[in-house]
Amino acid sequence: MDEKQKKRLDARAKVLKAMAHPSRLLVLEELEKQERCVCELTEMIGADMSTVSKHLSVLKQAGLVIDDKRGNQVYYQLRVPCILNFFDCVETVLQTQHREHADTLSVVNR
Amino acid sequence: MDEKQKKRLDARAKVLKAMAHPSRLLVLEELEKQERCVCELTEMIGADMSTVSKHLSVLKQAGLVIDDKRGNQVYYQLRVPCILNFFDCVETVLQTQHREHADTLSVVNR
DNA sequence: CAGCTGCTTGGCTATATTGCCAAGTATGCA
DNA sequence: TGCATACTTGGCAATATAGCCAAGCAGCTG
Repeated sequence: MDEKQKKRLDARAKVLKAMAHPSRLLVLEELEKQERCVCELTEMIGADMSTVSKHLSVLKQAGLVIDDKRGNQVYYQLRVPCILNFFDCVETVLQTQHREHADTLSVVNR
Repeated sequence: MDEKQKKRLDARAKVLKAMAHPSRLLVLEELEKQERCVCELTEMIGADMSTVSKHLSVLKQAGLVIDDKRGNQVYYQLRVPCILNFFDCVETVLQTQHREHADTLSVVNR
């Protein structure tokens, strides 16, 4: 693994890591529909606002969302909408998983 | 966030989490080209074989790869090839990120 | 200016992840 | 049977992540 490849993989892993949390996925899905302020997202997630703020900071650092302060509130929106197309594929993983495990069992029983 | 939604998001986050490591991304990319045994992947990654074995276990648990023991060796292959299509999008995030940061700066300077 | 709301940041603890070494298991071969 | 190779697992230390509370900051509003 050379230096250039390592950098590329690190960068990609960073984006995936930012996405890899249920609360942050919820944020991404909601922002796909429409922009939202922190207080709305906080209510949806049902955690402390400081926690949600930190999640949003992670998404922002990863380049997935942008924020926009309007008066008292901060609105977040998706920066790269294609992110969510991916989940059709993730869903494929999840939906076929059960069958595969069955296969594995049948292999064991052969 | 109701129970059903939480389960769905947890499941998706788990898959993303499994992908969110540079070594595991390298594995996924290599397996997209062809199946590989643990020793080959270990050499590519350049870590201890026990470390690589644990990475592979994570990918397997997430339903991303399957393993196949042949004699002395264990071959791994991708279970869901579409996973890697996603990276075109991740790449978009990464490539446009720099410009966005410049924008952010210009906002600050306004 | 005082106080409220919306948000971020610091600090902390609990928990999870990573990676190495050492030890264990399974297969192949002399 | 004994030894080598390929791999997995346990255990450990270092590091990272998550979530809460408390404190701070910025922008409204009285």
